[in-house]
Amino acid sequence: MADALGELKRTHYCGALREGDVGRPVTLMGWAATRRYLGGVVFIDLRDREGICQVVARPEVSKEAHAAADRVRGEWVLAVVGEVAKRSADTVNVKIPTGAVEVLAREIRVLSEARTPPFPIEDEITTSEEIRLKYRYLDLRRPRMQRNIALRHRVTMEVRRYLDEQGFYEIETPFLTKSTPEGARDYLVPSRVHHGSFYALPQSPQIFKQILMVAGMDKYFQVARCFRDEDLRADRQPEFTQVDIEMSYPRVETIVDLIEPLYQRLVALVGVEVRRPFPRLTYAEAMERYGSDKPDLRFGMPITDVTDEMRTLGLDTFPGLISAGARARAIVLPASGGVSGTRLRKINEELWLGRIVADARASKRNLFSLKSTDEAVGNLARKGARESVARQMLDRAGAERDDTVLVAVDEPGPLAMALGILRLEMGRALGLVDEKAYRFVWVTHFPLFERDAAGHLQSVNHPFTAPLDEDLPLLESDPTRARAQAYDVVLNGTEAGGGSIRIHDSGLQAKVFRILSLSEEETRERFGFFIEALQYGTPPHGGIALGLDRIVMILAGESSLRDVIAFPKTASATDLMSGSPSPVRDDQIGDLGILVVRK
RNA sequence: GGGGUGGUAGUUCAGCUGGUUAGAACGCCGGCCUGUCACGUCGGAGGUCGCGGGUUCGAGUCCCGUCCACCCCGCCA
Repeated sequence: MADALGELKRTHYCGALREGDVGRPVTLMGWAATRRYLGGVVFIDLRDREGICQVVARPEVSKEAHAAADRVRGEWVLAVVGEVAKRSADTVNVKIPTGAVEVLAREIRVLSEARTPPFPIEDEITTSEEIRLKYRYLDLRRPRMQRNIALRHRVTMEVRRYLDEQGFYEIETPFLTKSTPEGARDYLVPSRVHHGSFYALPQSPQIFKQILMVAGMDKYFQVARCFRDEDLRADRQPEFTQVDIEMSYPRVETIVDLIEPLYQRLVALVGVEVRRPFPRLTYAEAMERYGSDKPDLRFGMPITDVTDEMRTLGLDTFPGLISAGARARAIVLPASGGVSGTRLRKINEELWLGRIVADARASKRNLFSLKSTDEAVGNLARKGARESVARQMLDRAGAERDDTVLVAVDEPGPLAMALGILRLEMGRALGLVDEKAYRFVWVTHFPLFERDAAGHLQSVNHPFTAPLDEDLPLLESDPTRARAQAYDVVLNGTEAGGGSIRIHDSGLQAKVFRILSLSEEETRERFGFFIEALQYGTPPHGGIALGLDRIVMILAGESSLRDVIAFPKTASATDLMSGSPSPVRDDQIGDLGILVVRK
């Protein structure tokens, strides 16, 4: 039977006790992490949010406390009344912050007994995520998860503090809303009152935040939950949190100057200093040099163009490909990496034979490598290549002696993507990635539109993104070349945030809808209220959304979003603890005017 | 939608080319132990081999289907 809490009041956190507390009477509450029974004396490690401290129960101090301690099992909840005592020099535990002291128990109350947990409540566990998620309340008790959640709290609070200092209002927007133009599938909520009509959960508060600018709120932010019904990944959850920000009268520089200090402060929470300004790359530069619109700048290994060299090298296959529109680009594998030829070949084959770049239509035929040695160049010359061009290529790629230059030949799009992946894989394989670094970079000048598989123009970001002023003429003549006043913040190869200056002119907005082949009728149905709002005096405005889960994940050093979200979903969007989603009663479905089709 | 890996005790795993009673470690339960902190030590309990079907004298093992978890592609900022 459990004891009542009664008149007891906690005086300290277990993890907070230090030598300075010696002699103090304390009352602790917490979980029994471990129990060590030595016949006479019993040790209990008592754990709470702040840490662990050792409780000693001796029969000569209190017979009752000793008997209670004897009965205690793992994860029982205890109240311990006692006194902080200094440990003798030979019994100090240097592994824990409270290791210099212990609490002599005068009274131990069992507030709650506990079933044996399915896995130990400690940091280094091998338990499957399936079990961890099912017993999430136990998983969250582990110190590491407690740290992650605490860090998330501090990040969120720092965001609020900073944006408040900058004069932003925190404003909530609805969850039950209308489908927004983000392009992902919506989570839908059927209306009971209006059969056949549905709310959509917001993919982001995009339209609402713009309307708040029309409404004169001037500076808005929100720690906003967003919902997207798409397939998941380690860094993608069906519901996730964005720090959503919008302001009136900004230029791109205004947003940059707002966001960089914020990231500085967030990174400072884990004791890291990053310098401003963050480097910048245009989208075109990022694709050209890193093969990605979210380049990982924790290592070098830039991509270089060696098309001219490959064309004139004098080998058979490549000139044909190149005159057909392909380019040749290279990365350099440093000799210091010490990667064997076999290893290299294996990584290449995995990469190129469909595993990763299936879309790139690449094959071994499109690959070429050359070691930067006289011997390798000589061998190549014997096969008919022009030696001077080979040397020029090594030079152009930036190869030092004994480095290996890896050249791929393909059309620019697939080539950039494939080399980007290759660069990442090689960087990792060669251990070039500085795991402790925080490398921010802005990527700007994104294209405004792209063509989908069917060849239709689509917004790269969303249809409210403003074009660059200088590219306005391109909207009519060559829309895919028009660039946007859009920007992403990239951190260590992860997209940490993105935004744009918006269109505030309803005429320009209408033109963009026309380019996207949205009929006036469709536009009116989907965004009519928004277009109307724009006609009532819209200040120029723009903003950004920062992925809160991702920044916390990176700051916490975790590799899965699930480790920084208290109650995350599995890769198939289920909650293993509560068992959602789940069937509902027929009458609930009936109320909604919905017919369920069973497969 | 596609590909990959995995599913055997509470947990993590082993279990070969099908063949006696399915094992180990940790955890759990009991005994002993007054300075442990991964306590030690002696003993014990614990199994729908994910689920359904099939092949076979015989299936944890082979075949088919299905479910679940994780990773990746598509998709998604």
